[in-house]
Amino acid sequence: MISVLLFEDNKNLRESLSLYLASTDGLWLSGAYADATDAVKLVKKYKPDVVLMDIQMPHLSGIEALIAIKTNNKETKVLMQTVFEDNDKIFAAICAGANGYILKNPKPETYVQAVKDVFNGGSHLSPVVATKVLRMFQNQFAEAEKTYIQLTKREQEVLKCMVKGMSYKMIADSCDISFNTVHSHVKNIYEKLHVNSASEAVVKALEWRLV
Amino acid sequence: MISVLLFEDNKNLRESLSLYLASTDGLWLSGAYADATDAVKLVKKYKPDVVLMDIQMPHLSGIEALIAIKTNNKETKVLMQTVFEDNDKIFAAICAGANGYILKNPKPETYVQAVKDVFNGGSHLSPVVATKVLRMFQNQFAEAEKTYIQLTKREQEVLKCMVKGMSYKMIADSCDISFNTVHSHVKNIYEKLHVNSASEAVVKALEWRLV
DNA sequence: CTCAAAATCCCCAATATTGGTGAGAACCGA
DNA sequence: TCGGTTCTCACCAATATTGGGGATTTTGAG
Repeated sequence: MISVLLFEDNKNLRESLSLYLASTDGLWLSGAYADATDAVKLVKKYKPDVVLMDIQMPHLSGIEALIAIKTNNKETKVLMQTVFEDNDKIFAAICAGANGYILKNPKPETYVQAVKDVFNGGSHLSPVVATKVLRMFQNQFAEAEKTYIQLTKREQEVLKCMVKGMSYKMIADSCDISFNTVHSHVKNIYEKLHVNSASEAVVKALEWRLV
Repeated sequence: MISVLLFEDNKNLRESLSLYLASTDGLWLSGAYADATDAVKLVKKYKPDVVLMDIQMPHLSGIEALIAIKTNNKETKVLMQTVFEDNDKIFAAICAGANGYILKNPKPETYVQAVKDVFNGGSHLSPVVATKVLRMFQNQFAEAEKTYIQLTKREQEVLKCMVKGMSYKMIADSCDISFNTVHSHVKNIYEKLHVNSASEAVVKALEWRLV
């Protein structure tokens, strides 16, 4: 049973959505509110699994409510919904830790699927939103045409340890291999990344998301 | 009618998926191949609306095929599918312009929905993948809850050099100070960041945007 | 099976880093 | 002017890293 708390200022949508969610098997609607001002209090009271939050709200905006909820109750999943496809809002919501972002949709099944997705630890993005996110992503990172680098499993493991700042000895211990083997892997990693120090390797690992 | 071209080396999955896609209303399967080597040629020949591409392929990897297709045929939608959830592969695929990324799924409806989403100009991400993408996004842009660390100007300068992978000697040269002074600054930096190696300092510098 | 890649381990030697202590000069705000 | 911080430099010693050779075993795909 997934408990849901709904914030939506549009009376019509709030009521019809409430009706639909409440009557869906596997969902339990803890409450539906037109104002997010008391969102944190309500979350504390009902401890919902998923909060469905409209971005446009009269007093406290959905983003502000999201931040407030995440600050006080990090594990509560928050699913943002909106009619607008505003890049700024999407960006803000993601940075604030939203677990999903859906556009208001005529098909109520979409809401249910999204709620289930985030409840199960995933994230749900509407296709349009996903496109925008991917585009933002590309704009940010695609400039450097990073050659695709193929590290072996062990090499990735070792590199991961290096990112954590571990020494050869600690890595050997952690991976349950000898010091000399770590040495070998490191040498191979350096060759593949075209670097010659741990710091450089770590930077490339982070930049290129190799770990 | 959405025409689909499938690349999947696993015979079983390829055939069952072919059957399902071909028998779905609104979809037309142009072809199904076990090898992406001729992907560009095949795309040119069939002009599919959507290419469903497995990441793991024998000769030409899915990522390489994706890049090749996008280079020659920018408007063709490419939907990546994989069993792995590797960050680097997801990252590479997105940067190469993938229109969607789905994990291999027991439910064939998922494939159809994804194909429709990307055909309609959206993007489709599996919940697990969406989570990873959002997390990468947050790591990049969101304010880390950094304890406020006050590095002096010189320390910042030295740390910057360290992020570039420079050695003490090179830093001394670059900052026009002696090797020993660099050493002093490094020691102070380590104390302030509570680390004891260059790698760790570099990671914190990047995470906390100290440079 | 066979072959190549991956993973494992070893040796040696040159450098680099780290940690400790100490100390003079320069700068800046009270 | 006083005191604190920053910046500068030095010396010593213990460790760690890097780069160069190997070599053997395991694994996995064809």
